[in-house]
Amino acid sequence: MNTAEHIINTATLLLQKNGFNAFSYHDISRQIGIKTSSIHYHFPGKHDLGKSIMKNYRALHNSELKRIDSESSNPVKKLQAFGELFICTLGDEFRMCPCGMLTTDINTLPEPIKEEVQGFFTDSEAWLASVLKTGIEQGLFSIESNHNEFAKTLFASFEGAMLSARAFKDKARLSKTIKQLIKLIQT
Amino acid sequence: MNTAEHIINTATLLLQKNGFNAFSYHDISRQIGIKTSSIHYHFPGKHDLGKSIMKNYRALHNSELKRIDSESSNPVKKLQAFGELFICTLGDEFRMCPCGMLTTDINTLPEPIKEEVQGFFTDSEAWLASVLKTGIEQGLFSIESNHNEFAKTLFASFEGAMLSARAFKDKARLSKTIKQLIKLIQT
DNA sequence: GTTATTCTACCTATTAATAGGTAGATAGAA
DNA sequence: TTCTATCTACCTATTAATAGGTAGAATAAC
Repeated sequence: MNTAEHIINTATLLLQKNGFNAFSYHDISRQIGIKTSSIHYHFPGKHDLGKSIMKNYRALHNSELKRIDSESSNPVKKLQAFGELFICTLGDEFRMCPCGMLTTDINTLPEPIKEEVQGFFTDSEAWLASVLKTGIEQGLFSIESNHNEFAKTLFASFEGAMLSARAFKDKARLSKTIKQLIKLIQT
Repeated sequence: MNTAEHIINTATLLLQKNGFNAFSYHDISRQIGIKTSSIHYHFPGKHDLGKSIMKNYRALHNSELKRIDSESSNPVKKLQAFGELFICTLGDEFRMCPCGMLTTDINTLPEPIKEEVQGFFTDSEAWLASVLKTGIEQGLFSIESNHNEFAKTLFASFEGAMLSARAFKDKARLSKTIKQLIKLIQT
């Protein structure tokens, strides 16, 4: 792993745990044994770093979605696997999704980061929408509203459940919500 | 309005817009024309201020729930009114719920604030649970899972939808999710 | 093949700005 | 007089960011 990657990984964790405005170059510097100026060499400003964090995380997330697609074609199992992704992200340290984290900070962020955050939303929503569509066609799901619209609701709910789990340091708050929502739309 | 209230109101808005670690005593001081030291007089530390913000907001929110109870006894209408509360909070400036905002910052906050944040969750969840219970008894709602558990899911989903609306500066993302979820549980 | 040059990846040292916080003076009200 | 609320005038710590320098690898010129 090269230094730039090391910085991104460390910063991603700090973002997930504390938020964008609650970690500093010094925090990263201390953790990986490198001076703050060296971080500036790789990422001139904190906003550059923020954008790189999101770009990287988004790519990782999308490759996970591809993996799920390759492992199963059952819409119900796909939704469960998607939920598992969230549970895995939360982990034992109650890490929030970087995308959700940056959304609260969105007013203090420049346009390039916003675009990346929105991109993360739309990527996931598009994937969920296609899973829902297939599920509806196969008679597995019953949703009165449009599948594209419901995909947004589903994603937002998962993000919210992550937040809730974080507030109580209670993983069940996430897993139960995922189970409930999947159950609710099943025929 | 006295100064302490003025400070709380100003700080609440700043918290809702930018997050706890993204506003300063100076920001408040500038907005209400008072020195930062005067804010320290009313709220010795930022954490004291944070706790007061949540206490105040929680009380306000609970009185809104009482108002809803007094205005209607129909569970569906109550849920809609609850949703309206969220839409109203979001407003035209896409203000996040202070509780959701502090949840992302939770790792950087002391215990007293955490308790207040969790209290906001449990207050709302308990209210939602009782509305759901009545609705189920009246045959208006159909939820396979326990109403207490589903109340948590509902609240988390609303918070998440708020986040999503904020990310896109799109109020419909919140209102549509509220509508969809209420519709989904109706018989 | 050797020399000259440029690039990479870090360093030390410092900056201007801002953070939260404190001590002590002061003016007015109870 | 004493209390309340505010002020002036600081302090210490931290922030993101920059300047300037260096060892060593890679590349180009001769």
